Amino acid sequence: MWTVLSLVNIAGSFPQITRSSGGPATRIICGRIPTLPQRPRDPQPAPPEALLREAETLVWLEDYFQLDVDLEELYKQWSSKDVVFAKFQDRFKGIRMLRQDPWENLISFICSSNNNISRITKMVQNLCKHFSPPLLSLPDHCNPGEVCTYHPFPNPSALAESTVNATLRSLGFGYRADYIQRTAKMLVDTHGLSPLSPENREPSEVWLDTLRQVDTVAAREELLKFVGVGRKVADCVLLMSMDKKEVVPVDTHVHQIAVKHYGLKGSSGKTAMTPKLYDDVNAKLYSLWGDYAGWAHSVLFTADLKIFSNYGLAETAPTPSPSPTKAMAKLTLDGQVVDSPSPLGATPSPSPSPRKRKAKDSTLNSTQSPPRVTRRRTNPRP
DNA sequence: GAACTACCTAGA
DNA sequence: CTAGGTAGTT
Repeated sequence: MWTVLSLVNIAGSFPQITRSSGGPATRIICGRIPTLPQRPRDPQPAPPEALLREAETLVWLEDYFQLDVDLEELYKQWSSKDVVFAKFQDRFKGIRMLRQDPWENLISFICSSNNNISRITKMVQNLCKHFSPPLLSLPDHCNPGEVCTYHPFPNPSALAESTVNATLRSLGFGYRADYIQRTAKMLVDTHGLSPLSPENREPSEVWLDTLRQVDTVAAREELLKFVGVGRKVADCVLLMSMDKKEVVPVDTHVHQIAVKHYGLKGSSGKTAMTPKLYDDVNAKLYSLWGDYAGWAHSVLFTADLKIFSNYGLAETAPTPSPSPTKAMAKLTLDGQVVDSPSPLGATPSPSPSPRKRKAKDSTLNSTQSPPRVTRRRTNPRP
């Protein structure tokens, strides 16, 4: 348990802790998590309250890592239907989708457009640091002797104020500053900012959670109404926060994968990601992997990342590229989660968007534990 | 509709 | 010039 907790923490080992310690780029994890390590029994029986907290923590972890999903079985199915996947399955085991907070994930992915992972990570950290009060400080495991202060992810109302735009600009958010402020304002205007839920969440956040109970097409239509949210960003949120496991966000990586391994047209050069191409890539991958296509895509997405180019390959000679350890350290910096010895880590995806409102869908059919840091998630999966 | 183009910024 | 796109115009 403790091992897992600190792992979760490392995922968000930034000066802030986001409610789900994620953000774009955090979606996978390693295969050992399913078997939660047994914590040695304390010599003296733990007080009831401590046991309760531990039980709560376990519930949270099972939800966040979606441990009810039998990943090994899925790998078998994907491998039987797709020889390409079969080829990667052993090197990239245990990659599973995280169930991230909708509001936090939405804003994080708005930051992702036309951007790179390391900058996105810094932007999200800044968002927490500048728009949300510190929650607690803990020893920084990355820098012994230092202390790390954590901030939760800000509420919608904190980002809805008109002054936020300029502030974000000054923080280097570029044109995304406007998208974030306007999207936050849209939510607050539509769903209000009070009363707060028991978990200290605003009504608009809770409303976003309810999209988990809405079908994919309808939920996507809602997400596309926000500024800065196109097809790709919407699909990422659907897959990583709305339980829409069949959705395959098509970004540059995914497109390249489709071209390289699945014979999709896409001239070697930089092909513009048109809505048509998005749908083609999407349809192809969905037909290949089926109902959990979104989960399968993240495995190949991970395999496609540069830092993993040599991952899992015979550690023979002095490998010029990063060793698994280095690769994972890098990943951690990027806000991704990885377990030690055996693999993993991965992340989400970019691409074009059909005109807003169209919403047509030709596509698939498609802390450390002591001090509890993250705010509790509310609605469990249906 | 399909096809351009502008958009912030940090890093190679 | 690219990196985990989107909005606005032709």
